[in-house]
Amino acid sequence: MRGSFLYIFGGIMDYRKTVIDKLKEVDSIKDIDIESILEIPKDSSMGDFSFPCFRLASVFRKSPDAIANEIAAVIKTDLNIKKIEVVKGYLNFFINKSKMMEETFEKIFSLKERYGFSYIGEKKNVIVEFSSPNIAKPFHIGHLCSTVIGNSLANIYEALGYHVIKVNHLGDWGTQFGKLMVAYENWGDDEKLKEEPIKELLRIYVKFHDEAEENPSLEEQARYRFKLLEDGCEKETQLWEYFRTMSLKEFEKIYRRLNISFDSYAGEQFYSDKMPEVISLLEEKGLLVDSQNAKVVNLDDYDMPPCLIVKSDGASIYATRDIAAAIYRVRNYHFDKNLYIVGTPQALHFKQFFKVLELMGYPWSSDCRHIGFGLVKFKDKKLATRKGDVINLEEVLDESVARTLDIMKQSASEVDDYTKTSEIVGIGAIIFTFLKKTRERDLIFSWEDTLNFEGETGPYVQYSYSRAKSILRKANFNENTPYDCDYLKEEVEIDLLSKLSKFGEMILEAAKRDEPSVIARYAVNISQTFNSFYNANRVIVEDKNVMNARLNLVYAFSIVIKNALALLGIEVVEIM
RNA sequence: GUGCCUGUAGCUCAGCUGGAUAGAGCAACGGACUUCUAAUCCGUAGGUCGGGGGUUCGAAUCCCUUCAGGCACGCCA
Repeated sequence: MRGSFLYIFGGIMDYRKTVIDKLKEVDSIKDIDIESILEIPKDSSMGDFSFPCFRLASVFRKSPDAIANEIAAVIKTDLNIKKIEVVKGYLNFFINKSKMMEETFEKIFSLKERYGFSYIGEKKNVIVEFSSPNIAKPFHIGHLCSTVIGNSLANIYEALGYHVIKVNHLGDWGTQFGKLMVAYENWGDDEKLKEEPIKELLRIYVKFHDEAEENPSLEEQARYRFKLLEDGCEKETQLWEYFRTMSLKEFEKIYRRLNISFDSYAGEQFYSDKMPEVISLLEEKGLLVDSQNAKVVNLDDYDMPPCLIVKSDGASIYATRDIAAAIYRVRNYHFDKNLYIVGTPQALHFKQFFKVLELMGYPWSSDCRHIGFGLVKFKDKKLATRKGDVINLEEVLDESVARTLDIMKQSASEVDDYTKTSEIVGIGAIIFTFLKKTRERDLIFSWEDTLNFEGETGPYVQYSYSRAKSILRKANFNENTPYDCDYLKEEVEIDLLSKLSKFGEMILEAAKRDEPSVIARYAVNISQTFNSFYNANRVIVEDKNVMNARLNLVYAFSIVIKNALALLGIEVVEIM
């Protein structure tokens, strides 16, 4: 597997292979698993690759230092490996930087917006199910997590050559629709529903629950109405469509602002007619047992509670719909991976339903994965509005944009379009905040960490990009400007280019861990290096050779940072 | 009660398959704009990696135990 990566990426991976090959030629250690021992040191002053000899000490009955020295004596340097050093039991390899820099430039400039991408996923399908808001309920902050993470993962898989199917598994089915119908007929206001559909639907939904406490028969009515909906009764179906259309209209507004689209909106309702098959399949395999008037799959043998398949009133439930959806997807998309971007609180549900798929005899159950994420908490109390702890997302986005505009107006930049720029930067700041931490950790949201003038934020990365572009503009840079890497002598210059060479590996790691934060952190990291570079070194200088080399470095950076942000679903601005 | 997750600097977080002095960013303090946008940069200070055992040449990382917090445990999704 690794071999094929080398092919595609070149860059640092080629050098790794060279080092491994050299070590393998050493007779005394040829049987050792060199590949797993070889590592990349933390500090570049300790080389580009390091081979710790501690484990060999007991085998050879010699000190690690002595072993390292013996190996070092045998290995010869060459065009790729410039220097080999022995330090405290480590064998440190230094690669030929100017060759590496040359190669990196070539790759970036020839591939441009496809730099870092590869083809390892070619002809493979990945389904990413994400966002999945509930009809008639507010699009809350958890959905935003799912939306932003899912979209980024979709981008990341696409960059690896996979064919990605983005599915919005709408929560458009279930007993809550029975409740809504009862509520709508009793307390609904059509005018308000047209103005602010979600708000009004939520109001009557809450009202229903309040009333139902006094009058339990409402619950029964609701269950009955949902049953009618499932049976396809016309009146109920019409109401359902009405609620769905109105809600989607409002969700679309957010998707448009986030620049996110889907390949499928097949939600729970879509699978409602596919469930009898699921139930008969389960019955055929003898998995379904009666329990308290309901039907379940017993999972005692796997230390899990049973998985409910049919409710006691005969109606469907989410597990059944998820099973139907998975079967539908494998038949229609022949997926290689089927990812569910859903909060970690639902981990058990996914474990159960994947297990049921396995018990049904589907080997592809192991290709289904739950990509969980943590909760969003608020440090800034002001963000959490009253009315039932529901946060209006539009307001969050608007506030971010407004604060961004404020900051922009204070700065000395020559922004031409404040409205457009603040929108991109403000939205980007929110997206970045959601993606920079590892998924499963809870997010503690604060405006300071999101929009701070300084720090690891979206605006910081976008600013770095716009500075780079500004320099290129001032210098009238064009792509034919020649470069000679020998004029990039500064440590920070070499460091920056070396980091740019690792972008492809970052994408691989992000996909391997289903972790967009890998890309977000990388973007911050190269931005920091870039900022150090341009603060310490002028780009536009007298010496044409130095200037051209630096301009190309700035250009290379701008390409990589733009690609990285694109993977996160964040746009760049030329001036900010 | 059972299971899962989290616990790293005052705050928010990195830390890959165990490896060389535990890294950033905020906030604090001190510096850098006649020079490519100072939403930037440079420097200082700040840590018993929750506690305790164990495995190992070597542990934030693996195992056990304990404490603290969170979440989930059939007719909601």
